Amino acid sequence: MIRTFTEENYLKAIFKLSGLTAGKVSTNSIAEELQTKASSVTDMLKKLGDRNLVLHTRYQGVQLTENGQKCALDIVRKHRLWEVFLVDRLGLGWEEVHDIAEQLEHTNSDKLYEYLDRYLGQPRFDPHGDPIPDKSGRMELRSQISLLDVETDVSNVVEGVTDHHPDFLQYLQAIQLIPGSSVVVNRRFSFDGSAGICIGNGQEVIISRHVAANILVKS
Amino acid sequence: MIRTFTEENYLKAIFKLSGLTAGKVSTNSIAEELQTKASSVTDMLKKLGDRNLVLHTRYQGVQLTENGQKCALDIVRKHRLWEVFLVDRLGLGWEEVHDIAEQLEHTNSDKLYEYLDRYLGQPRFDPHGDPIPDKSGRMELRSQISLLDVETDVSNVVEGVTDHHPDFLQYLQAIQLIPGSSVVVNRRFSFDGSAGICIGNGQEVIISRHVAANILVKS
DNA sequence: AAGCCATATTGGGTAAATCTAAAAACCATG
DNA sequence: CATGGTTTTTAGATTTACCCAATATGGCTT
Repeated sequence: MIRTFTEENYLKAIFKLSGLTAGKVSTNSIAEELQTKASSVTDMLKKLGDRNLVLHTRYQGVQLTENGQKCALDIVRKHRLWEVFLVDRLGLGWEEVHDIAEQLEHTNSDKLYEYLDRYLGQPRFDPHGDPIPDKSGRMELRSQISLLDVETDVSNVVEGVTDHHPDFLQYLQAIQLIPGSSVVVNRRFSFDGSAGICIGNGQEVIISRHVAANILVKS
Repeated sequence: MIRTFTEENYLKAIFKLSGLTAGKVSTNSIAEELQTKASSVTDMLKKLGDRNLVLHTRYQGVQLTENGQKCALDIVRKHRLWEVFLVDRLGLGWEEVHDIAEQLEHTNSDKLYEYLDRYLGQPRFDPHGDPIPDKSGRMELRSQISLLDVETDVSNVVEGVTDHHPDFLQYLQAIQLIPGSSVVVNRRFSFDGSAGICIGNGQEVIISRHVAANILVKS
């Protein structure tokens, strides 16, 4: 099953978006995710449909077939393994590895990933806390909630981050609000959704609603 | 300077071929190297010419400009660093890493290669004995001769291999005629160029002319 | 139920990289 | 120096992944 670079990116985008909306994915959302136009997306969906990777009903949205899901998980696996390599082995910052892994993930070779996985100690989570699928696509699911929804005055452990933009991650790094950190929400400001929190044993800091919404802790 | 995947492959091919013939490279040789047709090559040479990466005179062959040389060396550097990683760190066999490195080498990120180079201990040679250019394109040149040309009954140390086909490398691995091995040529058979050699402290084995021609030792 | 609007698709075109087939240039040799 | 053979280039098509503009669809409102 040979897939082009572009096809892989579409599958990955559809996979990501179906996780968010838990259903059919719209043409426009894919176009935005991939920074392209809706008409291009329609073209590609037809092609992926012919290849039995997606189920596309005209005007109704698209979803991955079992086959497509498998391909998408494979790409996600590769991406996340590379992220672990870049951060844990090469020592790059977690905020700068996404774009590099995006290039590396299109490298094909079963044996490469078998060995890379072993070399990295078969990690189950990447540096952002996202689970890494195994060879057959299975991955550990954790029930998580964002800092928007946790109880106040209770200690939580950061497990993951949903926004992966470099700037955002850099900010989190600076205030040490990263996977593994413990965090307590002291109070919320209802007018804009921001919150006062303590990270580790530190002083209280104020985080915006966006930050709170994008930090996941065990629920 | 953004280069496409394909452009990079052309530059690499031209670089490789100019090393062999030490002058202008013919359209047909590039076509053969890249498993494509001469007409496609002509098209691309025109494009690379416009970009100031090659100097192409109609019907006369092509050579890299200084700029093109720099790009080619950069790709070679990336390829060879990945080969070191795959063999030394992941433990893949030297005979199977070429195709994987061929994919990985198109990944761009200055920082990635800076860190990878450091992580690998700034290696100066890849697993096949080929020198790795540094960031500015400089690499260690060694004066080498093939087993076709060495004196008989004198001990030599294998430094490199010129044919990189998996089958060939697998054979060399099997008889342990690999970089670092010591080798003595006992006698030559003039009718077909084959030779009797001893590897390490082993028994005499007979190698074909092709094998002898593709093993390099210090001269 | 009719109209409107956001969303999606079609149709027609472009650019990159390829191909085949035909023409042009080079070169070797009688 | 003409002629044949090889090499290289051109010309014209194809494929993939885009785009824009125009059209179609479905859902929401009134």
